Amino acid sequence: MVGSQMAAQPHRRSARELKTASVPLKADLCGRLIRRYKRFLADVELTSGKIITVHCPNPGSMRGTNRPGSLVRCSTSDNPKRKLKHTLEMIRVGRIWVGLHTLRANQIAARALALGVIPSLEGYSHIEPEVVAGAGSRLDFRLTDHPKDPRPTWVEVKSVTMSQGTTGLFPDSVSKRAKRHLETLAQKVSDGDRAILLYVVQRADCVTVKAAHEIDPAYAEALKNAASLGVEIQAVSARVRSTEIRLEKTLPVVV
DNA sequence: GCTACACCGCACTGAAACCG
DNA sequence: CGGTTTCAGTGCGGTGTAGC
Repeated sequence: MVGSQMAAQPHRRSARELKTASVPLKADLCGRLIRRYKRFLADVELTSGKIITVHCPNPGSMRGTNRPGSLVRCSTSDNPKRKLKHTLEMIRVGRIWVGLHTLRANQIAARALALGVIPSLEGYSHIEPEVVAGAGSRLDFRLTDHPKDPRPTWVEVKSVTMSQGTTGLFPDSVSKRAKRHLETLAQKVSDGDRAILLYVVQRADCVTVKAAHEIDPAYAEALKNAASLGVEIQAVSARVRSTEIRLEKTLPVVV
């Protein structure tokens, strides 16, 4: 089965180019990854030879990207409250940069929603981030005030960094939370709302997205179930550069 | 002694709560 | 009302504990 947007045309696989949406970035500190440890920490050897500890903003296992020796780029924060001045933003995998910062996926999604560049999500004039969606659960966006669709639309963004060939895979480790989000989205559909799971693939070498069944079969099952209940499963890919993350195209999701 | 499970700290963000 | 503080959230990995 293919994501609901594509369900009517399962043979159509070509990605669709999007109008421009980008998030500026200043990842001007270059180096090589020595190791990533303790979930939030990574040691990086700068080109000068100096070794620094940087904040790693990706809480996942970073499977497939957590390779010591790989080129990395970091941004610099002037927040005096931070213990670590630098943030690991991206890692070189093959010929592309892969965005590691999970928050950037939400930022690019927010920009895309605001600009209306994702065809199935344009037309909403009211966008709220981080909206409480029932008991102990928050979803990334709620869209309302659509000229033709009176339903509130809930959007949960997932950052995809792992791939196999040209297929983006999510999650990169067992994720109860991601599964719970799917269940929350399905609940919203049964309440009469519209619900979207939006994968933001922070690498430009993917042409499709699917659940990482081998890593988290329960999540893959929940995804299938959510899609069958009417949750729309969508994906966009972004090209990651040292100066910006730019949305490029929509991708089909294999459910 | 071994395995399985529970708990906690890690650094940061952003929303919520609080206070003047 | 604006500024400040608190807290939930994020999952890995190390440590502690219980049970066999």
